[in-house]
Amino acid sequence: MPELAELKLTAEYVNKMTEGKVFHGVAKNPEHKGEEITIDFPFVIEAQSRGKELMLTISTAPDFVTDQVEVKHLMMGMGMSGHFKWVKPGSVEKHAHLVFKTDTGTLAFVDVRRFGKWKWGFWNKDRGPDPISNYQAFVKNVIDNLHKKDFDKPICEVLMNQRWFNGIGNYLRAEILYRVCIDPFMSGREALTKCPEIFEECKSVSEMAYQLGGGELKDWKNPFETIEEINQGWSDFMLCYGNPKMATKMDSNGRRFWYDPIWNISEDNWCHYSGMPSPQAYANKVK
DNA sequence: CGTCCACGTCTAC
DNA sequence: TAGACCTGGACGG
Repeated sequence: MPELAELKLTAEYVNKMTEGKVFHGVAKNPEHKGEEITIDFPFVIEAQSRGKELMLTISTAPDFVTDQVEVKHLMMGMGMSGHFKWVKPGSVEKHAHLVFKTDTGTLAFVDVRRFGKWKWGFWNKDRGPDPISNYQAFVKNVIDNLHKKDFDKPICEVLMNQRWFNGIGNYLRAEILYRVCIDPFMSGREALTKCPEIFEECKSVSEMAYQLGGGELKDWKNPFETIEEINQGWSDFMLCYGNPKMATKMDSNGRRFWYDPIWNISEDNWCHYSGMPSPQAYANKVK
């Protein structure tokens, strides 16, 4: 999806577009199989992200509070193509599947592929802390659980496990592992023990993507910058994912993993078996 | 036209 | 650990 950086930007976008606005009603596109959402009081919206989850806090609009403030949390996943868009009255947005209404426009959840989901609830307990906004808890969650079987798997796959790396997706794992000097196919436990910089990279690479306004891949568009600005910064940032000079391999989950082909050097078994950076790999990174 | 591919979960043999 | 869930863009014949 949208990964960690895009979710954070999405939350900010929602907050910016909904600030001071009073909503009255929600409509679900019948094309979408998701749950019907009914909000039968005038409300305000506030968004927050945690990894790849987005929480919309729905509460009674201040001017309409009579007895008590109602507060509900609508939890959203963006799927592969989900994003929000402010839609002015009169215009129709294709692939809008959940629409929050005001008199001056609507906030639309737009999702071409319809993998996005929503439900009333709270943060999913099966997903870890956010690597940017709750870094210490994120690191602790992994360190405290390194003995678990999940960490037997190669680090490139472990980074996709949302229980430990909430928010890291296919492009972030590639960019994170490219920036550390470690065999991406060694076990997660060994990699995280020998190379704790992986934790810092999860935060800093995600932050970099966030600063650049997120990925301009397919449907998702950063609403705050021009396409030219996005493209320049983004192509400088994307060193590995989608780069034809890199190697790729299908992981056990059927996702294409992008990595530095230096780790394919077979005559230098040292790097594969010990997991330590080969001299070539090291030289490659430092230059 | 067709086939492959895409920032992600889910659930069912 | 396959598939299922989806649309549409890129590219091949």
